[in-house]
Amino acid sequence: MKYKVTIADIAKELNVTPATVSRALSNHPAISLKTKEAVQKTASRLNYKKNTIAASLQSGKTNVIGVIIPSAEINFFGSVVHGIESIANQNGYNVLIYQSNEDMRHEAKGIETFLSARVDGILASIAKNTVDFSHFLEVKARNIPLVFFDRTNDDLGLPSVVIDDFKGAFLATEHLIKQGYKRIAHISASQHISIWNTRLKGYKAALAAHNIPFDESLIYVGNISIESGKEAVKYFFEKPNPPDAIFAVEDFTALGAIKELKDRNIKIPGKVGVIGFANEHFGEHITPSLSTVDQQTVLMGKESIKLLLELISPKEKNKQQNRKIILEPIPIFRESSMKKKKTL
Amino acid sequence: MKYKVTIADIAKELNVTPATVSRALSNHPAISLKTKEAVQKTASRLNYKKNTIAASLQSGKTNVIGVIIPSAEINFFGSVVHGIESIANQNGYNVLIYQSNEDMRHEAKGIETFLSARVDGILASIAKNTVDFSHFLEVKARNIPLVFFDRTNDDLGLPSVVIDDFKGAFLATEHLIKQGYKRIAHISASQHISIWNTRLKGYKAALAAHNIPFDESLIYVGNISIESGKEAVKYFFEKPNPPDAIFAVEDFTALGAIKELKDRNIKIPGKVGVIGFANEHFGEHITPSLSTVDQQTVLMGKESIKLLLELISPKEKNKQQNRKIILEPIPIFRESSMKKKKTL
DNA sequence: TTGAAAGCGCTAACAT
DNA sequence: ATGTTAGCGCTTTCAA
Repeated sequence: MKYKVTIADIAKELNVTPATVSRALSNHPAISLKTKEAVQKTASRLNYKKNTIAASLQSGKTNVIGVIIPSAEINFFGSVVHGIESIANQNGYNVLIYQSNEDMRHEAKGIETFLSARVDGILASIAKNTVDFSHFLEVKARNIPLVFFDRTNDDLGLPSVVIDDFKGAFLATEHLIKQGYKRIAHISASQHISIWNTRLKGYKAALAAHNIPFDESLIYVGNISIESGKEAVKYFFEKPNPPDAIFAVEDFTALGAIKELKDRNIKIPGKVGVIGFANEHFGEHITPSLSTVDQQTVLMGKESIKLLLELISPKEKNKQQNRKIILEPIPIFRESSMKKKKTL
Repeated sequence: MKYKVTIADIAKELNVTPATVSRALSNHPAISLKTKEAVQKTASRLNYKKNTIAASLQSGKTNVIGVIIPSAEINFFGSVVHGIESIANQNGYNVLIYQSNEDMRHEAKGIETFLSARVDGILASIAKNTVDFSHFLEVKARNIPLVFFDRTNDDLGLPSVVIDDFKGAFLATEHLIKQGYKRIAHISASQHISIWNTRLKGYKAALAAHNIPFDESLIYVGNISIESGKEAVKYFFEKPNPPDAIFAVEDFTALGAIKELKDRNIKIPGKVGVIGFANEHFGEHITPSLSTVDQQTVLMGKESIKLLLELISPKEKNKQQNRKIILEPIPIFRESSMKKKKTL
């Protein structure tokens, strides 16, 4: 078997030109059925595989989508990627994954790589400590379609797919209020990322809606980790007048809070109620099981890639460049926040 | 700003030829420092990004590694991918992900795509229902380096990276024995996948090593899910003489078993001990915390990609084509199997 | 030290 | 219905 088979090899075998072979393979209408069949047969006999590199160079299209995620180890992103992949593959696109490792420099490097690789479009979820967004702006300047998912920055004028974080946070906080908790703390995170900022707003709005004054001392700004959940609890409980409920900006933080509360023998949900955000898999299985807000991960992935594909080849006149798709958050109330008895 | 900047643009600006620019950018020794600096400056001023597509076509190297995983939603694979990515990026390689969705046809399609994309090498974990391996053999025939990880087929004469499943299962089972459990059941899974089969063998060997007769009725063949863990417990406990310990083939199955045992008010680990396999994240946080066997996922990813890179550009004469790297399983004994008091 | 020119494999506009 | 030709952007051999 020959090492690298090209259309020229097929052409030679059949005494036609490479152009004819190319057209036959892409089912060009002008090529006779007879030729097409002959080409097909020889192609598979010789084990020909189209060199997409060459095709890309020629066409300027790679059919590759670059995806930047903070970490493949976070369930949430695996799940979103799952959604992305399924739609991408259905549409003949491949998915190139790049992990930023929650680091701005890696993230910029990923963008750089994608630009060099001439991906047709980019999906990205911003690293938690990114403060300089120029790499994303460069993508925009080059007119490469880019869609953010989940972790976006709304100041960049770029499209995004998120869930309604405001509503999710509002519902989570309101749920705690309805359960009878009075002093509700919030563990937040970097305000550069829109979703965390928005969740803070949702929290405040829920308090306001129930005539509970906002108390700055009940806000702890962490960094999305088990550790910072623990730190937050230490912070809250080493001051007078600690909270009786905690709304954590995401599940890992909530988990850390729960661990620290347990270490201090503070009963959950009896003494302190806890609710997280993201519906990570572990939440269902820990004790007490974690109340949270589901983010519709797979759907989020699918909507992101759909929007991106739309931007790559606009079907209609939906060219509006910074559309924002907002999915419904799904509150999930489990044990960790159920002060009142469940009435089923 | 110009839409697509090429080396020709830089060349024109500086009144040199594209060849010179190309050499300057790749730090060719023959080019004068002055020219190099000028080229660098103009390149960044014009916002030039090398077109790796064109470079690949020319060089025949894409610097892309294709990775086939059964699903991005399984923690284990996310974690392995994490390891793969880190080393790949360090070495200037990008990672293309393809999900087989546990389906043989998708898997073959993924291979096809990778061959067309001219990836420099492939990493794969086999879908659980794959029975025809010709797509992998084609990769081999084309001399494209391919390394299996975790789910391998040893008959293909291809290199792989796995953990020592036999040993892991042996140690897990022996641990239960040493804790004083007498009737140890095993929840297995499809025997077509060699790792499940190997774990069953490890279980049997541990029993034999401790002179415990093997009892067919203590084997339940499930399908890797919480549900099948529950089913297994139902099966065992609705018969006379139920087991007093359970070694589950992986953690989700173990979790299901624990849930069902709890529902039946059977004390863990007092009455029944449970150990799983894989060290999924949730195991650490549930109650009781789950004993398990860690599979060194990140290391597995790293070893896989290292072996692959070695095959792509052999440094020494380690060209042995089907090396098998076997990692140590790491037993993790937590609460769910600790009948005896911990002596620390 | 730099230039000229060919070619990687494919596609597409323009012939015939 | 098929052939001719040029070119995508880069690298590299050979020349100067």
